[in-house]
Amino acid sequence: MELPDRYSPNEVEKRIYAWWMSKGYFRAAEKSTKIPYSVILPPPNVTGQLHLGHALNHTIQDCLVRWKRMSGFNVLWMPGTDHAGIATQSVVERELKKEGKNRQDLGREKFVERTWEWKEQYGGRIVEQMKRLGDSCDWDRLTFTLDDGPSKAVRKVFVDLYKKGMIYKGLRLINWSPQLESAISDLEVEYKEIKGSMYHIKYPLADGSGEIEVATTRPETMLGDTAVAVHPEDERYAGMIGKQVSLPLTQRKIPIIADTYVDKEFGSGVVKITPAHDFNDYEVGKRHNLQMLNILNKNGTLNEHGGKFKGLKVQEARKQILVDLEAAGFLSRTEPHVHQVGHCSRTGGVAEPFLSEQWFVKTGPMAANAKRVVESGTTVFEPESWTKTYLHWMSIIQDWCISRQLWWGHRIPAWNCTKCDHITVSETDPAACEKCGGAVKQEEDVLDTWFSSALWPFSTMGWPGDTELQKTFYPTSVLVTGFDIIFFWVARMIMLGMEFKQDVPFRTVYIHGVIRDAQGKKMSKSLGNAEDPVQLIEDHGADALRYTLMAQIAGGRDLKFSTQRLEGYRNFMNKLWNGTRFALKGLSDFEVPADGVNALPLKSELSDPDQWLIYKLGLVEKEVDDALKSYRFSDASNALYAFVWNVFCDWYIEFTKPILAEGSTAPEKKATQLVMAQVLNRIVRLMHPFAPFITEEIYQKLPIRGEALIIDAYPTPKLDKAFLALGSEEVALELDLVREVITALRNIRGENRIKPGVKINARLAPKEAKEQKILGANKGSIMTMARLETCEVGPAESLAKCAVQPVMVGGMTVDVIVPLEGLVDIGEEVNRIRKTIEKLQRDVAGLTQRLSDKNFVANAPEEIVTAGKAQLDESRKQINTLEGALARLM
RNA sequence: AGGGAAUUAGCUCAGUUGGUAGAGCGCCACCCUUACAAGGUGGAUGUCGUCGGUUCGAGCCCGGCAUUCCCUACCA
Repeated sequence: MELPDRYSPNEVEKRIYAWWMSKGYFRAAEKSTKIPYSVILPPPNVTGQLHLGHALNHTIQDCLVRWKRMSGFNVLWMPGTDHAGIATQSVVERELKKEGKNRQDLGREKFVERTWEWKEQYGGRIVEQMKRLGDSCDWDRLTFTLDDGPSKAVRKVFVDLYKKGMIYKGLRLINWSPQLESAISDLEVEYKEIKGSMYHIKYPLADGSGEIEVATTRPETMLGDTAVAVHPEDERYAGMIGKQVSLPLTQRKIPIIADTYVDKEFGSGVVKITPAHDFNDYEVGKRHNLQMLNILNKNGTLNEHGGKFKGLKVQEARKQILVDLEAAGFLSRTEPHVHQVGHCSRTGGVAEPFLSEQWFVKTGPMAANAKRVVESGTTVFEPESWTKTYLHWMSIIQDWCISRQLWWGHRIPAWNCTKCDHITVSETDPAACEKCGGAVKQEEDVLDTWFSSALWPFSTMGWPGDTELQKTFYPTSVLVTGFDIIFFWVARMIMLGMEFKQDVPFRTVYIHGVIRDAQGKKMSKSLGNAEDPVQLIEDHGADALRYTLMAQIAGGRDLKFSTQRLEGYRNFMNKLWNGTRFALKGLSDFEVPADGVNALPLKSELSDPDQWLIYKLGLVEKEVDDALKSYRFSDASNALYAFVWNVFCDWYIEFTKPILAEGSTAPEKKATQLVMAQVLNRIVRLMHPFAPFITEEIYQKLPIRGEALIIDAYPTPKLDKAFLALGSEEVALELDLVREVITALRNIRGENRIKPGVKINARLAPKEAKEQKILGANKGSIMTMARLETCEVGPAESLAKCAVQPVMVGGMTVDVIVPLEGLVDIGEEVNRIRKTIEKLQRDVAGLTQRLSDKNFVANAPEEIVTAGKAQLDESRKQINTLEGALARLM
């Protein structure tokens, strides 16, 4: 079968993917005798576009899933998308803005309707992009976080936790985004360094006996001050504790209190306390029962407590207040100050600590469980180093603020009575207050998006129903994710999984790094350095992109993306393609054996290259098997790269060219054809998880194949035992000697500028009968591959002028000799031999030193010492030979 | 401030149990040798950040230092 000489991924990938889908190969069986293997896809935002981070994350999962599917597991890769409360709501609000409207104009119901419409129209985009990458998810089970199933789970969990007293509503200081007019979680606050000022303000004592100086970066918060604090042991202020201070501008009287929170050494040792707008002050306020004076509106403007500054935004109020303080002589000095300011990670605006009524999940008891299962190894982190980070975070975890003042999301299933103050929390919408029967009104807030995500491992499997799916696939096998959401997501899934399923959600958490650009900068739209994976797939193919990513994943470290590297792996795909193309030519008259993949040649019929190739195949199968089992993706893909390119294409194909040439009647032809067909078959099977498309395409053209590669068996040393037994380490070593001899001849040619067209004569001088025999058996290959006119195997003769290169492999030695009469400029060869001698002399010097060290000889393992001695011996002999050759040349 | 990681060829990085360093890209030379120029053959390049320790032997183990990065927490 003829194939084009360039592989063009585009058409192939789309066709193959559609075919896989039509055959239902991605489907998981609810019940099966096979061992289950399950992975839940971290659901991307419906608003999202596939970026390289997804590509990395998904490629890892798809590789694992395909590997396990081929290894005979019943595989479920559960796909889904996330409603992404803030992100999605923002997108729709932006659309409305273009129409000159806002969400309030539409009202809640219409707005949510409109958002659903948006989701239906655009929410499938990222799913289509995932398919381009080759994701073999069980698409029939694609779930959206707002679907009925997950929504029921959300309600059930909320109600249960509420009834257990683990969800409560309370007035708390939380992080607030004035842009969103919503609470955000602590984890959604990003601290940025801001160059601001430190303002020193004089607070006069109320009794007129003096003044006290405070320092602040946020002077406007003085409107919410309800105390001034000093350290209890600070002698400077001992007499003032208990007195009152008259707050500048408003003359409000507030007390001076003592609290150890204050650092005597810092600044003036006096701190203004604003419990409603600072987390530390909030704690102080609670300890001292201070009034919590909230000076802000939801939109970040000052409220009625702002007095004359009411209605101003924080920044404007700050300016005004400073002007007034200055004018009134309260501002003693201002100095530049760099400090960290919390920003809303969603909008980029400044986040404000804000006192408000919110819903919380009590995390203490669940966190204890979630710590325990990781400490005991029920769930393990890979790489292991993340365990520490996880445990540390779990030990300082705060209660989780789960309410958001948004419209898009799971509305909190709590109803406030209009008559009494009872809250009815229920899985189904209640008609009336469960206590007094009065009319009820549902909470306006929705739940944090991560609340539904935390239930994802079981809510996607039909929970709270008692489904087969859960029995088969929960706990899942592995979760693959970036470290940035260990706390947002991983920890919460473990907590809620333990609480509601009494079991961990996954056995292993595989944490990968993030993708950076070639310079090591984080990729982001705003930096303009984000590569679009879909475009990369269009240009170079999904297989090349996947391979580029896999080849660089090592130990959870970040990886740098470069198109140069991508092109390299694109070339590799082409290499595989062409290698196959050529191999198939040699198999045109191959008689496909009836027992297909189990057909074995007789060992006695195998050539040295055959046995060498099969031996190397065994090594790569073991390496890939080991590497995949321990998530060493780069090791696996690099081993395959080297095998395909350097072993199969560079040598085996070259060795077998004469045998498989058109019209060849070589006696070993049949055996070689069978080996070629079997190895090709195994190459694509081994490579399939890394490069699924091209391998399936090739597989379908192979003489030995099954129905589909995606469901064929994954080769392992165990599975391939009978075939691999045909390989031989000893023969492999012998063939390595042959390869080295060929390389030496090529080296002599190259260094001496012998034109490729010129055929040369060579004499190969073996050390012993063993080498003699090997060279004799492979003389034909040597002559072809080194382009020799004549080749004599026998003892070195004293030829007048010749190039000499000793070759050593596994204790075997051959001197490669090429007479140079009339061929070249002798000077080149003199230099070449001198360089070789120098290198050997360095070796000899090093070895001599070591071997003369009594301690080394006494302590080093015997095999190291004997090997060293043999090496020394051999190197000395070679120096002799070379010096002889050199003398004749001079 | 605390915790973690990194430092190996010009660039990007491998190097799993300690035995005198590897890949890809780039570079140099030669080559359209009928699978592949997205290719072939050959070649050059490293006191493995630094100082010390353990050891017969250290890129690898231990400690100090330097530089860089990340995470967590932040003093008004």
